[in-house]
Amino acid sequence: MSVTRPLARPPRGPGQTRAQILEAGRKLFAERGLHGVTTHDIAAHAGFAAGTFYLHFRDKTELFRVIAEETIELLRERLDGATHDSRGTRAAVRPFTDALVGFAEENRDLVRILFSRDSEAAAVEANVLNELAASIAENRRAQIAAGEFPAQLDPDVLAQGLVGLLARVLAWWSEDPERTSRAALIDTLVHIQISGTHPSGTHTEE
Amino acid sequence: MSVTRPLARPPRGPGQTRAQILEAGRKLFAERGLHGVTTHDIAAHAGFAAGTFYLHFRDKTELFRVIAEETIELLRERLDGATHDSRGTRAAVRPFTDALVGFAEENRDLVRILFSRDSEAAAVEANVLNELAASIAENRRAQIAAGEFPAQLDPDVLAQGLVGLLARVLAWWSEDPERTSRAALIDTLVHIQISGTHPSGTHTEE
Amino acid sequence: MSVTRPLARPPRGPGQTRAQILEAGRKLFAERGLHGVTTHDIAAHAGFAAGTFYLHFRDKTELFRVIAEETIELLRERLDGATHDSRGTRAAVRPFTDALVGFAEENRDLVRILFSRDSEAAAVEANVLNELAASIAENRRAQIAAGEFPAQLDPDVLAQGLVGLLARVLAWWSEDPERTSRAALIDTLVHIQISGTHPSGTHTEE
Amino acid sequence: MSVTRPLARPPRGPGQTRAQILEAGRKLFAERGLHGVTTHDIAAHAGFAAGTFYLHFRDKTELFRVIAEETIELLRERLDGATHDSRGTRAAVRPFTDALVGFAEENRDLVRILFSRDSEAAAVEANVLNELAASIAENRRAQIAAGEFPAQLDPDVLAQGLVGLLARVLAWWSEDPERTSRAALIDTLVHIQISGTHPSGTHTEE
DNA sequence: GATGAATGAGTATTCATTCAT
DNA sequence: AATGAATGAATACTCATTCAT
Repeated sequence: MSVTRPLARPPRGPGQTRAQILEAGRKLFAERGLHGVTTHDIAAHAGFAAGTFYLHFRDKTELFRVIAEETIELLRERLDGATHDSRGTRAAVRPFTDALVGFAEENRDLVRILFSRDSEAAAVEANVLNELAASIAENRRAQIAAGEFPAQLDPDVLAQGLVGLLARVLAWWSEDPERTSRAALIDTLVHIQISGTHPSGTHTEE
Repeated sequence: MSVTRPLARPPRGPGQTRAQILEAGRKLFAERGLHGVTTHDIAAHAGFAAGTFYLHFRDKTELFRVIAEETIELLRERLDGATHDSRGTRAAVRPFTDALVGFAEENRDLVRILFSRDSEAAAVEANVLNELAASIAENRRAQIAAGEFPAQLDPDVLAQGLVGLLARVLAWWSEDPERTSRAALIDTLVHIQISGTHPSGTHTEE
Repeated sequence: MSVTRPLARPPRGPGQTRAQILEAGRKLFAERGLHGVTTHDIAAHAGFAAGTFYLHFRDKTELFRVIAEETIELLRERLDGATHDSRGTRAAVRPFTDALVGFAEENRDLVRILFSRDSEAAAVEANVLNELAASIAENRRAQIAAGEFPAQLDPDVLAQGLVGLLARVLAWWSEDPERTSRAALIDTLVHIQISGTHPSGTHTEE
Repeated sequence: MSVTRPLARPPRGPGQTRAQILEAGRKLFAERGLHGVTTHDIAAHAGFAAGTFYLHFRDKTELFRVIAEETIELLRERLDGATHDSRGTRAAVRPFTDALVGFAEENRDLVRILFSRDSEAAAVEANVLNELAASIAENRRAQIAAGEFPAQLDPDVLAQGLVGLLARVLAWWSEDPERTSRAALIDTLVHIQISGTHPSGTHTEE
């Protein structure tokens, strides 16, 4: 008696449910943070009953962690791809920034999750920003050792600062990309990085 | 011999209880965020029973707001005092940074509360950082209008970036001030600000 | 061997839980009033855990309202059925009274809830008695206009009085139906209504 | 240095505090019922601190009981004074009703407290209405024994009904005395009592 | 796999009552 | 007598998590 009933519900297939829960999680966590969302919300938003959530994730925290890790990986690949042959050099600044902004543009929700300093979230994820900062600091240290960078500047401060700067600007921009043009955004970020954190930084970039 | 009353109460005096609750709030909010703390925790930490909390604050949110506002005010006074005669100029950078670091040094808990981007907290306070950014952006716009600053840089991006940078560095340093010396911290922050966000920034600061 | 689950659950069926909570609510509200009962009490009495209550009702007030409305509807149908063709006439008095007493007999708990003048309850329900009084007053007014009823009597006073009379008697009787026989109850109520509130009331009813 | 400070606060003298608390209690209980009022409210309304309440009354319930008992006594005296020489006779109906309405007129708050069927209140006070009903029922029984009243009518039903009628009408009228004139109110009540609950009741009252 | 009713520990909040001052 | 800060038991309501179907 029942006919194929093409419900609004997305397709069910292997991995589909998990994917839909992940999708709902990304959206809701970005909007309301780890706490502002219940597992019921997520399941319902994904089109499933409450219990289904637990068939795919141990708990809410695990979902968050998975999303965070996926995102970190995604970002890392993107950045590595953009700067593979010039890591840490001045020439890498623009491609790096470009990749970062591109990522933010395409993954607005993820940016908000990743760059939040939600106290809960922080406890859950081994913060991306810390990793990024560590890698930047390492580069600086190498440059200082090689005499390419003023030794009196603290590489960790520089790295934390840079990371804080990028995170806040991207989170701010992701909230409303109308706030400034992509080009102006990138130019400004590149300028700051070059002049502020690269040796003998001047405004003439290339 | 049996004591019905809980404990020898902490010292009484006018406003003591409120002050103790505020103190406990600052500490616990800094450690665990708005949600990570219960009103019971706060009251107990202050040495009082649960109900006492509500004699002094309408609810948890109000306590948070009061702490945030107090802190903002404290910081504002400090920064204003340090830069009264040179706001927005290059000469103001070092005193401004010095005051900021001094504040962070003396109020480690407050810095963590203030500079958190806790999604809950954000809903409560009109984030300090936004205010700071707005004031910085305004300065930049004035400089651009006066031809003292490259027009192709976006003042909002610059301001958001600066604020993100300072907040993250201070929060990072407040977690463990052993991470770098006060002097190196200030020098590095001054360098970045001067070269990155002031006209014709070079490394020769003074 | 140890049972984590609380108890063998009561019989399941569609709507069973809700029905059991309603049942418990009727009983407990009748006994102790809206405030004298906690949601825990109700859930426990129905054989469920505290949280289950909230799966079926928004809050205690909603349960009360639902019970009150159900009851009003039940009573209204009963009274309408009994007097359909003779509303407001003298001939309607006995069937009306009979239906009312029958209702009270079969729904002792509901009667106590409905006819309570609990200050809280009053805030919740648009009191049945007020409705009943309004409808009675309207009938009187029509009779007065038609010259069938002494104009010097106030229809609202009459209506409020009648309603107060019936409510109190039924509540009193419902507490313990042994207090008087059904027949004596009805005869007495009919007598009062006929003689007191109908034109040229005498003791010879039929 | 301090001068006589004629505060809005009422006079303090022996018995004054207690009297003021009683006064506040009458007003607030009438407005919001036993539960709707806190001891803080009452004390504050009377112009005292919270603790003072307990210097004069054991607890909230006792205050309520005292008010209820005072009121019952007041009413009893009034009714007795009005009908001293004609209790239970037809001639007593008008003076009785007149006294009752007079009491309601002068003590609107008390009427609302007394005639409420608040489930809490009922538990506290030995309801006045029950006493009144008992005394009325007794009269009826005497009349029946003397052959002055139709034996087939149940005296308790009559008494409960009468009491319910009077209570509801008075509570209704006390809420807003503009609803009907004093004269119409009394005439209507007298009519109902005479015709409905007195032997051979007709409309010719005197 | 999916369901969704049920669980029950957790938390904010209220308020009658006490007692040191 | 009066004060009013403090108490802490009581209670409504939420939500992560489980499990029989």
